[in-house]
Amino acid sequence: MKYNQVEIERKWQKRWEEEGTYHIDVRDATDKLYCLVMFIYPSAAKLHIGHWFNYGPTDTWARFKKLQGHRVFEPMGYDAFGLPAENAAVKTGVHPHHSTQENVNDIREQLKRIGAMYDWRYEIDTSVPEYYKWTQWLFLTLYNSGNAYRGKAPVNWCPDCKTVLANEQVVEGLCERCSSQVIKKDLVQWFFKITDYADELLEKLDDLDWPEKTKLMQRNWIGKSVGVEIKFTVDGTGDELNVFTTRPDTLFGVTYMVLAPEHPLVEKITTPEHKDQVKNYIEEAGKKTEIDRQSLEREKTGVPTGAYAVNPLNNEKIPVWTADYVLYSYGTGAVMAVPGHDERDFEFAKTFDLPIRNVILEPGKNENDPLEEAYIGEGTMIRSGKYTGVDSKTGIEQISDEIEERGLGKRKVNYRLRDWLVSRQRYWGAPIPIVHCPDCGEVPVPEDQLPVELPMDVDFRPGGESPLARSDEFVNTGCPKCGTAAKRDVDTMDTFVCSSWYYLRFPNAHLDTAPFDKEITNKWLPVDKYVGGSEHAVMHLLYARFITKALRDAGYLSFDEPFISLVHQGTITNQGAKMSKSKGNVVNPNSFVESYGSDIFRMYLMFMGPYEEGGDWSDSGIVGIDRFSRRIYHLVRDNNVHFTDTGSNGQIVFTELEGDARNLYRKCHQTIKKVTDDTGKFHFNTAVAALMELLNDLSRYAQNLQQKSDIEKAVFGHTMYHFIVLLAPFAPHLADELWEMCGKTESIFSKANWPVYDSTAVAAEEVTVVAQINGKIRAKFVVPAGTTEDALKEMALSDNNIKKHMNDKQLVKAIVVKDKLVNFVVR
RNA sequence: GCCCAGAUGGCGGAACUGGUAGACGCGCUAGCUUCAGGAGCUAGUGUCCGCAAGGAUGUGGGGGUUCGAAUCCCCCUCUGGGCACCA
Repeated sequence: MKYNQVEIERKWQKRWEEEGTYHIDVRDATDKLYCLVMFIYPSAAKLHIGHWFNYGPTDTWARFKKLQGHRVFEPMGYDAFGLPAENAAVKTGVHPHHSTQENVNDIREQLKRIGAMYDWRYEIDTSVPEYYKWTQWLFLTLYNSGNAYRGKAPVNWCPDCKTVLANEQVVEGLCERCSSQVIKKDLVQWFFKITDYADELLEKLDDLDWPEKTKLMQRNWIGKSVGVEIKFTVDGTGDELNVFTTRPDTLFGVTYMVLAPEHPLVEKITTPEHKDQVKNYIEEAGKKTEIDRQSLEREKTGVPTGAYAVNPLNNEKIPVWTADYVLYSYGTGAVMAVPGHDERDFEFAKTFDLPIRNVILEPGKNENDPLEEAYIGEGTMIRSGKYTGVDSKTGIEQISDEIEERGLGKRKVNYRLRDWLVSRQRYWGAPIPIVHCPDCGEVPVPEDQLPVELPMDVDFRPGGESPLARSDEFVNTGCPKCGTAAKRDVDTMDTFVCSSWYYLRFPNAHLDTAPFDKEITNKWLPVDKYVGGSEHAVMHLLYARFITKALRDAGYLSFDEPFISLVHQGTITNQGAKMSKSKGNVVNPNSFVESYGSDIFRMYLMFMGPYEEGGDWSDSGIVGIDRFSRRIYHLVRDNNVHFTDTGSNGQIVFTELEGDARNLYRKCHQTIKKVTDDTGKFHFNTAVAALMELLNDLSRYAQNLQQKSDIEKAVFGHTMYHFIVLLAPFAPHLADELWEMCGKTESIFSKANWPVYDSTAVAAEEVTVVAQINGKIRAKFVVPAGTTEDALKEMALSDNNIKKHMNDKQLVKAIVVKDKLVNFVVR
């Protein structure tokens, strides 16, 4: 028999499919383990290395768990709505539905060649009515529980194309297509109230087995800050100006105030002589898109309104400015400026020559030292009336108390997190199931009328606010409540909505009476292991957490968090750089899969480096894994008569073994331990290395196998048996082929075959101990493990090289560490 | 600018809780072998000196703690990733 990996894979993929080896019946959730990879966006580029690196190793982990006896559910599907398909359609004229389905069909075939344990009977596609019907149900559920509302929000608007642009379609403030200046335009859009869950989203992070990095990103994104909202009054008009600050201790250092240009009070309080200037400034600021603002130099801009506000604490009159460095969307949209102790205020004050007052004395500095830059740390309060001399930390509390007591404001918690804007002025998405009735207002489409189908014959080229608005047939409908003529909402949902609940759908992929069966879902979820790229660290993962909580509160789910344990795969680079079309360094997996097969390709990806760090691709490295597989195949083929199906230990007793047999047995069980530990932790690279070591020992042992005794042959067979099982998650096709070669008739994955190591055999029996003089190694000797410290010391002292180095020196100290070293400190 | 992670042979990378640096693989060198072929086997391979024994040196750079540092502390350089005026 000649080794042909590609043929082996074809054979086993066919067998597995015919026998339903990986079929899962979700009604039985005993020992359940839900292992999920982030589903795939079906782009025209198909499967790239990053996908393989996500799916291959995760499947290895899933197989490992299956071999340990878990009922593993590992589904796959398509995140099929989205902008790229729509853009391609605009360019090529091919309908997004057709291009998407075509891509899905190709990708499915490519995915099958990975040979993962996907149970294809649970495949989902977010762009088909059978799925998006329930995305719409989700919208309505949020709507009915008060978690969806309409509000104004700006969009990027291209006045020439007369269309809404995504951030990525705006390049340096200009429209990607026609290069005209993009402006902001306010539209009424739908939001989900994720901010209501800010606290829980923040607190529950502590309980999750997620990378710390990711949790930190979510914490920063939520951006909780504790402070005080303080009421300032406008001098003369008496208008109230609320500001939020985390530093009430700096109140005596306030020298001016700033309102965001969008703040409604700006117009009202501006004095006549400043009207023109302010009006112009607001207009300019309005022209700027968010992207525009980002690409601007950091030079601060702003204009005075002519109005003055009164500091409630010291009754000082301070000028009120408007400047775009203050954001309307955060806090109250207004700030009290403390240039002495805030970097941005400092910069602004310098630019416009506003007074800078030092009110927090930096430890070690003098009260009259000039401030070179804003001092944002803690210190002693100065120039602060009755608070002078108070420690700033204490001052925060005392001033907050005074503000609350005198009714000047109250303590408040602020979040950076904003509500989730889910409206998209796009065609290729799930329509928002709302009807706007002239009499009843906004009316949700009743559940029994779902799905609101996305019409196929729509002109989706740019022009106009939403493509669906151009379909009279779609727009015009009757009000579900009163029956009079009404209009459908013409926006579609953000695709993050589709992916915020798909993990709930998988176990119920084809259920047509509900989005999911409550009982099954509450048994199979949460997802036990979720694996995907860290680019989703915030948005997708935060939205999914929010949706889970919202559905829990609506009475559908009995758990709090969707993903108990999360792993991010690293990035595979090529020549040190991220693979990208523009760099021309993209490695196409297909050619490698075709010549080496899936097992070898995925094993090489795992061997390249730590999974969570990724690695640099090299064409030549894969031959090492190819050789490894070949050597395995030949070894088993030539020695299969010695295979002994000894489940665990069988008749072999470690303590009765000697010499090579004893060593091989020990190595076998050390490898079982290492591969079990490492695979469980996604440390695939070291697990594969351990398998290679074991194979090296096995090959050496096999060289004179014929001359060996029966028990020695049995140890070989025992080790070969375990080797095949340990190999199985890494090279499933090859392992099943070897398994069959050794006389097995059922797939290796049909039973819980994973071994438990023999704990009596894993400890090293001989260790190398080093002898050092002043920390430098001067001798080494191999001794039985556990040799006493005195014996080690004696041994070291009698070593010639050690004697030589001790020679005329004075022994000061001897440090002996059992099984490790002897170190003589001499002088 | 801020935050996070990292830097180990020619290359990818190992290294427990501070205790033999370089496992495993690629590449390279030599030998053997086969019906040259993307083959197989054996041995060697951090660098420098040496026939060898052995010695010196070595984990981005500089300092420190320690009997002993890739690992801990301080400073610096570089690389990758994330966030963008959050009051």
